[in-house]
Amino acid sequence: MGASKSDSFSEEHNEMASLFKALSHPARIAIVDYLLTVDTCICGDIVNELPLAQPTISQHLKELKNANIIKGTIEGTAICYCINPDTIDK
Amino acid sequence: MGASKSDSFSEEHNEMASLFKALSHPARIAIVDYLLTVDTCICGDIVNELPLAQPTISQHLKELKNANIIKGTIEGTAICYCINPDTIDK
DNA sequence: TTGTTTTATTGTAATATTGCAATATAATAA
DNA sequence: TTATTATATTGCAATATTACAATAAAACAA
Repeated sequence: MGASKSDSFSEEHNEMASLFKALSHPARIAIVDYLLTVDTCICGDIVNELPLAQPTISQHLKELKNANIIKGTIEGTAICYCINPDTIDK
Repeated sequence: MGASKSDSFSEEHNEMASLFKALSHPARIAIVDYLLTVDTCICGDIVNELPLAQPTISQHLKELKNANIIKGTIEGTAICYCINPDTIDK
């Protein structure tokens, strides 16, 4: 199949799995690690930091945002990303 | 592509991502949760506990074993699974 | 307005994951 | 030996993920 039978599992187990899934890619770990060291930065900084194209970084940032692991606030033309401390306490 | 560019990331980031990936499926979370409550059990118990077929459970157990999250010791015809405490400290 | 900069979205190809039926293997029992 | 029991492996279909080129959108500057 490929789709996981998430209906068959508890809400709690599904949520935990989702959180872990968001952190299950080295690029996303690297982004979180970077954000923890610089505290806050714009998307372009991450693109320069990692060996991936801009659309790919944007995609990974979206997944981290969906998992509430990071937050992004619009800052003029740029977007300022930072860790969401609520979710980091896991 | 589909393959992640793991060569491009640090060993540490790759290892963290692998550990999280092993826990990124609700069935595997449920297995770990179950093992934490019963302490130890045979594979068949897990098959009865979860709504998945035996080959599917076996596959998930293999991934958890590869990630060193659980250990299995042969016990006659059955295999006795338990949590690997070394890896649970993450 | 037209450009420039920054980030997001779309479309697509390559690869990975999930789930299970069928089958295989391993250990023991009769 | 032939069964039985417990687990693993294989093969495959359905779906998901990853990566990026091309393009769009959004905010501002000139």
